[in-house]
Amino acid sequence: MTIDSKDLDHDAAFAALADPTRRAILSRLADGEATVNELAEPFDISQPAISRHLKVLEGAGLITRRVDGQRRPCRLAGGTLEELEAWLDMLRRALTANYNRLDAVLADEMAKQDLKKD
Amino acid sequence: MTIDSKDLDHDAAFAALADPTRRAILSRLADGEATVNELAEPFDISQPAISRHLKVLEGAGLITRRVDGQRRPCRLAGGTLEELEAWLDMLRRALTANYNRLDAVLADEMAKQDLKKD
DNA sequence: TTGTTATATAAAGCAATAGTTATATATTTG
DNA sequence: CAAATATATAACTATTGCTTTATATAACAA
Repeated sequence: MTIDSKDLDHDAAFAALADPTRRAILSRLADGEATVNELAEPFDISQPAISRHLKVLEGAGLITRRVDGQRRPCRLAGGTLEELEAWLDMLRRALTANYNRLDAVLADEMAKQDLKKD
Repeated sequence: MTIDSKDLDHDAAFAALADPTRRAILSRLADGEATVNELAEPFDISQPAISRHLKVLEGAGLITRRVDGQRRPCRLAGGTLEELEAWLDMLRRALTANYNRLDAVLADEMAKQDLKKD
């Protein structure tokens, strides 16, 4: 396998998060379930555009939709969110773990150069 | 102000993370500093393409570059990473905090419907 | 059943993005 | 100084993504 399927999920999820309208939708959903129209209301864009954004968010595993009569209430979804956080956390940990050593080396080199300058 | 400048940063950062090549570069950088050519080597794409990806990552605040002769060693950058994690964490917390209540309500309605069925 | 409401899909336009090749710039090395 | 190395920029193309309007579908209400 060339690309991990998890990685493809990350593709879709991060791409979904790259749009400010979609992040605003997620923020709104943090307060609880909302229907498509409720989600569309604060925005100046058309309802079909919102539907499309929701499809993207659902495809990315960031929300789920249930059926309630003619409504399709949306809610935040768990799994993907945790995976993304875990991935970012891996980077952050690596950063603090691997670069302190490097910083010391670089600082040392700087010091040597300063000495040479004299 | 209509849009928070933080939010624009998130735009750039999440968009940067949406590309698998760029995520692979970040993963590589988790092991420590690397030059442009070192970063380019594992990929089938051209060096200019890598330079462009690095520019995107730098613009997103995810890496920094220093000058070392003709090399431009890249390293992970902190701040943005933590902000993204914090944002995702906000969502995740809201999810567990606000939806348990809702789940109870929904489960309750389900139960009522089951009773009505009789 | 007819009108209305909630949402989805389709078609089309435009802007942004990632890739390419060719070339420029700066640094190192002989 | 000349050749080689490391990286950046430019110009161009192809693809993708967001938006819109128009229309379809499904549920509800009268």
